[in-house]
Amino acid sequence: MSKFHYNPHISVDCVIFGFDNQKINILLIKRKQEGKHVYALPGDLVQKGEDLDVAAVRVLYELTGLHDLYLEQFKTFGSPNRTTDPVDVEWIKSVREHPEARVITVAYNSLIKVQDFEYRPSSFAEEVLWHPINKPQKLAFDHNDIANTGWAMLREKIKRQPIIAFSLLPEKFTLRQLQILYEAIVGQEMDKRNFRKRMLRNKFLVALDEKETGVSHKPAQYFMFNEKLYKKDFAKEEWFLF
Amino acid sequence: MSKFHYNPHISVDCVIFGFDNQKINILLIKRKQEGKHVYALPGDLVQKGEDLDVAAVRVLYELTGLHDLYLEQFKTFGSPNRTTDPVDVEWIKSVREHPEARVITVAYNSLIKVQDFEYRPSSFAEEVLWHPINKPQKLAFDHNDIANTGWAMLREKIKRQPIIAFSLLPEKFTLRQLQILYEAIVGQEMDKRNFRKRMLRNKFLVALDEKETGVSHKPAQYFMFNEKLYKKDFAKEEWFLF
DNA sequence: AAAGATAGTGTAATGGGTACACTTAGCCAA
DNA sequence: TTGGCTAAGTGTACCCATTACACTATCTTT
Repeated sequence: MSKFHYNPHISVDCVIFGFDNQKINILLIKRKQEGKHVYALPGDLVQKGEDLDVAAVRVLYELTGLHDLYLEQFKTFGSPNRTTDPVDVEWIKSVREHPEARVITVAYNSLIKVQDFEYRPSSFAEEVLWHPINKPQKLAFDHNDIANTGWAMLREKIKRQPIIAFSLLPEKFTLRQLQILYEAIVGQEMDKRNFRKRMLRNKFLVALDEKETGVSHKPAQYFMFNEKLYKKDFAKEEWFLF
Repeated sequence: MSKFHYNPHISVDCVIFGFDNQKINILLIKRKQEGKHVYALPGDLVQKGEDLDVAAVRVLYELTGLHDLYLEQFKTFGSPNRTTDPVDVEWIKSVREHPEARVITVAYNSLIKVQDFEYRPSSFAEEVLWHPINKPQKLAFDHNDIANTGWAMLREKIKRQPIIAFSLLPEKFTLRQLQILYEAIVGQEMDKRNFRKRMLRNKFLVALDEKETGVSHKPAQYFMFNEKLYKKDFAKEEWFLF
């Protein structure tokens, strides 16, 4: 192997989660190879002089059309044999100038509304799709590992910064909508009354003088999320260990 | 710039925290340059075909003599201008084959007992030292950013996995020792009675039939940490968001 | 024997977590 | 118009954790 290949290639992979008002999904790319479908995370090489965060945004846009979202780096995967599966190797040979090079990938995650992703199938060569996170799906390379780590890290982050969750709801939302979201993230159902009690203690939830209309049951009140009040509440970081 | 430099160099940096039975310190390397002292984190380039985690362990050993400790990756720093400070550039020129190359660094952290680090000044060219984390110290490159991030991430990790803290205490320890450690990590003093109450609820703290000896005050009872009971306690992961 | 140093102990007030079942409001269909 | 469906909305009692706070006990040293 020549000296040229001493330095590994650097890539970015994006683990994008989408809430569809019922459950959490992950954004995948599907390509056809030898008549079989192969699923993978959107990812590609970082360019010369390109910042990692910038590369992640660019790659995600080029592969899926998604833009204007904050990507958070969560881990770098650099095992020397992470790209040695025969199926993966074959694909790399078809697209990379130096297929034999080692690739270290910096992984990013994010959480968005599914409806904010306008799918434009004509623009891209490969199919882009949402896959429910609670239905297992084998992915290329070490992407299962990356995706699972990305989900775990995202949940930890939401614990510390719940504000993230509110970006998934419409500006006005009912407590039921909030509870569905909460349960989708936690992966566990909870008691309605206790959930309301907990949420209504949070002053950053502002009740509006407005109700649902056109629903075939008692209409629910709308609430809004007040960011200023939220920041006041969470300024006092609590500090408990074990 | 030649094609050769298309791929960035990859390095690892180690943010090692050490508990000296009183406070938390960070492990730094001090080098002399133009009559001034420059402080930096231990770090160096990853070798060809070398796993990232393996590289971190090797680099740390080569620069400080530290071995047999678990290093956890916490973030990758890849800003294109993270190595452009003139003082830093000069030093890079003196040690790197390709000083103009961009360097992306994968950062690792760990937490150990200061006493476990046997300092052998004869073995290494540069001085290695422990620096208290609550006394600011300017570091080379973006190492202040890396170190601060490393400390924040470590505290978050201890919140989720308190077991890490117990590795810093002797096998038998008093509740006072545990409290000093706890306060050093949290950075805040706490009430002795409330601390004891909280800790003694944890069944994984086992009281021994043994007391301190040779102290000029009422001798304290010794305790041990029981890993099995700990794992039972933390198996039931609690799930609260906001 | 007295001084010092740290260990070790209890209570009352407050607030959060949990478990649990019925009434209300609007829509729709018969 | 009435009855049935659906989800909204509400209250209580028990337990347990958190917090604030001050004195006695035990051992060593002088």
